[in-house]
Amino acid sequence: MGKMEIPPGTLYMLVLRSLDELGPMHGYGIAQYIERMSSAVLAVEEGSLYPALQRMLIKGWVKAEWGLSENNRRARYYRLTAAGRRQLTEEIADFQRVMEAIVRVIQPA
Amino acid sequence: MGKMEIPPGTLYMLVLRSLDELGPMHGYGIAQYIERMSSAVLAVEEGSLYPALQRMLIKGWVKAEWGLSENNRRARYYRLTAAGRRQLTEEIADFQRVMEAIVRVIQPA
DNA sequence: ATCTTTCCCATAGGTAGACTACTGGAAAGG
DNA sequence: CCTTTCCAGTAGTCTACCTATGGGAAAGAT
Repeated sequence: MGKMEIPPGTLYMLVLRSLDELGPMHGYGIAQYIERMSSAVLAVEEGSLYPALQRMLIKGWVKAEWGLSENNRRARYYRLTAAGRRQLTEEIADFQRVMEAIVRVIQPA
Repeated sequence: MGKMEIPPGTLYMLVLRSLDELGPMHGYGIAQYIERMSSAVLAVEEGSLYPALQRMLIKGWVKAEWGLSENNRRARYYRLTAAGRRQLTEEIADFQRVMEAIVRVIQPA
């Protein structure tokens, strides 16, 4: 029915915020969290998420280590770095600023 | 300082809404309108706008005809078609739905 | 015992749409 | 004249999302 994509440019913010809320978590858990919190409006594809996590590792926003999930499976746990937390703050501020601007265009006073 | 880009996926909606509000208008006027209404937060680059207008012509969302601007210059005036108006309605609904979903992830209750 | 589902990771290739940089020209104002 | 403003467009790049695919291990079902 409706689209369930992640709007381009918002995935980093969503993942960073999820890790901020969840603490160290694996990719699958992050995707579940975003889907659940958005009432299934947003669906994070694996082919989007894992490459994004790789890029975030390179940027230094997250660190990763292998571990065991609650279900006894091999999983890579990601956690926010200080740089990742700063990035999250900045992305949220930019997001709100731009969204308010769009609303002003869409709904002229 | 802050970014002034158009978030990917929102340009069609912004242009359609501008034409809906302005009536027939040329590209330059559309860009000015979006910049003004957004308090200069959004800046539509010419290299983004004109290709987008071409795509919108092909999709049948707008029609165009050449004319003279208020400043006596040769200008191409675009106007919404019925399909364009339907597209606008749909894009605004999707936008609001997705934005609300993002907010639920970013600001858990 | 085997089958299916769920859980978890990752890459390759395609595509859309924004960007920069550039070309081109006519009108107005200095 | 020269510069600025107004107006249109294309070429090429890049980001980042997508689909499609390929693993593989644990748990539950038959």
